[in-house]
Amino acid sequence: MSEVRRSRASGRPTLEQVAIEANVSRGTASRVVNGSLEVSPWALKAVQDAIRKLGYVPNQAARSLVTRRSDTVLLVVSESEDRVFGEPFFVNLVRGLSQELSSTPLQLNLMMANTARQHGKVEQQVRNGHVDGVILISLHGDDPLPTNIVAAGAPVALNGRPMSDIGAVPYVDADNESGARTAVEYLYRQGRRRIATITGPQDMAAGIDRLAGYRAALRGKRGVTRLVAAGDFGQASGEAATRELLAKDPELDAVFAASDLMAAGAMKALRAAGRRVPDDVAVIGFDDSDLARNTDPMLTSVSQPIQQMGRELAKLLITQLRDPEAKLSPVILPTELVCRESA
Amino acid sequence: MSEVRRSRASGRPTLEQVAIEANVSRGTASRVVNGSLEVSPWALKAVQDAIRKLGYVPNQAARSLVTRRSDTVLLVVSESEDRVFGEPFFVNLVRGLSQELSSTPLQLNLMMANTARQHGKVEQQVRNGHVDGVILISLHGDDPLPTNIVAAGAPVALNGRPMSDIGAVPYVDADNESGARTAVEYLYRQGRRRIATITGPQDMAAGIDRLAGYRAALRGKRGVTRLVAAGDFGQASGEAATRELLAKDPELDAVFAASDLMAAGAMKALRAAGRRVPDDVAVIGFDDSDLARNTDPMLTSVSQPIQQMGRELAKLLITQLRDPEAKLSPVILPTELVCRESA
DNA sequence: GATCAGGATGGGAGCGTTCCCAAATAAAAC
DNA sequence: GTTTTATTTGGGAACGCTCCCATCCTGATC
Repeated sequence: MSEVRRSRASGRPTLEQVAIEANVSRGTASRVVNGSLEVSPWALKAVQDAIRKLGYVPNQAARSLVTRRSDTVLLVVSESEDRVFGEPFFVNLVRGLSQELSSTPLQLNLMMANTARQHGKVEQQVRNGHVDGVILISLHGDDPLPTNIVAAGAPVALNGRPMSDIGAVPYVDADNESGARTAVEYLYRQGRRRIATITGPQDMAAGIDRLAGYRAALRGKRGVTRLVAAGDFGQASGEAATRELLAKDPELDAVFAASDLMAAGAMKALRAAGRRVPDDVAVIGFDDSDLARNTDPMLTSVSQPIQQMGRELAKLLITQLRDPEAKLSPVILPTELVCRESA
Repeated sequence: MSEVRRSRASGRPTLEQVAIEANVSRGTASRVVNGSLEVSPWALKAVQDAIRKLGYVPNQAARSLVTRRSDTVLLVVSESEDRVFGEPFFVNLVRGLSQELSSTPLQLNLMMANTARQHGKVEQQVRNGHVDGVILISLHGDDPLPTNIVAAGAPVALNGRPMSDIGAVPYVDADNESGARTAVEYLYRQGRRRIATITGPQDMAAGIDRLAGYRAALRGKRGVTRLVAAGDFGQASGEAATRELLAKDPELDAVFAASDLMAAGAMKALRAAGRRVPDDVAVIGFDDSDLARNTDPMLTSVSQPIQQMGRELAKLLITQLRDPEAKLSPVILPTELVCRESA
């Protein structure tokens, strides 16, 4: 008696059963579930009660079969360069994404895709309607993936400015240039006059922009010695670049590294060369990663609002999902110089 | 002519269209798609050609509607304690998971769930058939979530030994005790005789087991001074604990910290107290995180095979998915002492 | 009192699969 | 030549939902 009839073995109640329990039609029950307004208050309550009583949960598969939406967003991590992002990066980004997505019915799907075969899988997921939109992080060079996904019919949001300007694909990025500029200006204001920089790879927007920031900061300043050495964001490259810089100018009194890892490498090389940080040479990094709080002296670094980047990424996608015609522009988020002991 | 008739606006071909193109029935086409053997070679080829020609991709929604499977695994990150895992942890674990999953039709769904409300959402996803299985990482205390999920009808795999032994839920963990034991034995063999440890939180299995390893290593050894101070895996707690230890025994010559972060804190405190590492005091950490390679001196640490843990986690779930009755036992993976400069 | 408008409702028609059973065919056994 | 058995095949019937159209009220308007 108290036991409600259920279809099949699966204990899950269907919309039909809810409708019966509430003494309305399937149609009306559906309207309630989907928040349609054209339902009498009386029916509304009856259905809501029935839903609660039976513990009804809509079947997503049946729903997407007819709506042709999946309510799923795919997060693709294209991480062939292992250490491109400083460490808390991934977790924080995902945290921001989740936050923003949690107020929507959207699910987050995760995929690591380095190989071309896996890239194909991404497109396939778009084509078979398994995902409604795609978020790409850590793309390198000018990957054709974003364009392909758009062609397959799903909106895309990118993390990090792509190298070649892909028309309609919006992205989120930190203001790398301004972050670097602020850091270098800070060094200048501290009275440093032989300011070197260790660059990131020059085939990545972040690498390019941070170098541009360094140049912009010193533009027009007289009496400043400029020194540039190439790095690849990795610690070893920072160490090597620093040795190179010291050879070129033993008197240098400041180093701005385009990543914390390289800054850590720089400090190690400086110490090996008998320089004290920050007394002889000031060092500033970029990323404000965990690492920055764990070097000795603690590293002054440029911080990016990673979690907020995640949120903006989600917003960008949601907007496109709501209005496929929406024209979106890139979102550039401000960076901040976090002063610690190294400069 | 060359243009195939398509249903509706959506350009996606259906199984029906494939069948027509191949001159077979829908049933036969389905059998081919699902790799059934009872298909004549002739029909097999015709269907395969048709699939290729039309670019057919199965509609996952329709499929799960009837099979009642979603081919989706949910990864729940229950991360209220922010820094429980050192950073490469998350990425590496996910990498291992993806590797293992990539040979199956399983998708990976990601969810951050700290609040009870979000935990409810996990259960809901299980109940509405949106996910077939759940992987939980970073659970604290004796969360009822795993049990609830099992009750909701989906298999679960846990990362890290749960505090209260939950009957049928298998887990993957590193051999924390043996890792700690190895580290402390190493210190002993180096001639250290006043060996301290900084513990992790004692309401987490990892914290308890690592302390047990410390104790086991020194059991029965005579002439060794034992010193225990409590920490919480965080850097600050390592620093504080070290000061405390130095006060208790200014002569201590070794510290085994249950996390790299605490080890880094310890080194800072030791340096502040005028001790040299490793000359005066040897330090060993646990996790072999990025940090370990970036301290000065570089930290000797116990490494866990995180990526493999991810793979085992996936295997555990896949096995249960294949055979719901399967009785699985925990998987304990070996740890390894990575010797660097600090000990 | 008849007509009309508009909101609320009921239920049929799919959505694209898989599952299953019956039918057809081919091969083997008697 | 006939019966039995194995192998392939075809297509109806769900799966649980949303969409849409026809119907039914209720009350206002002429």
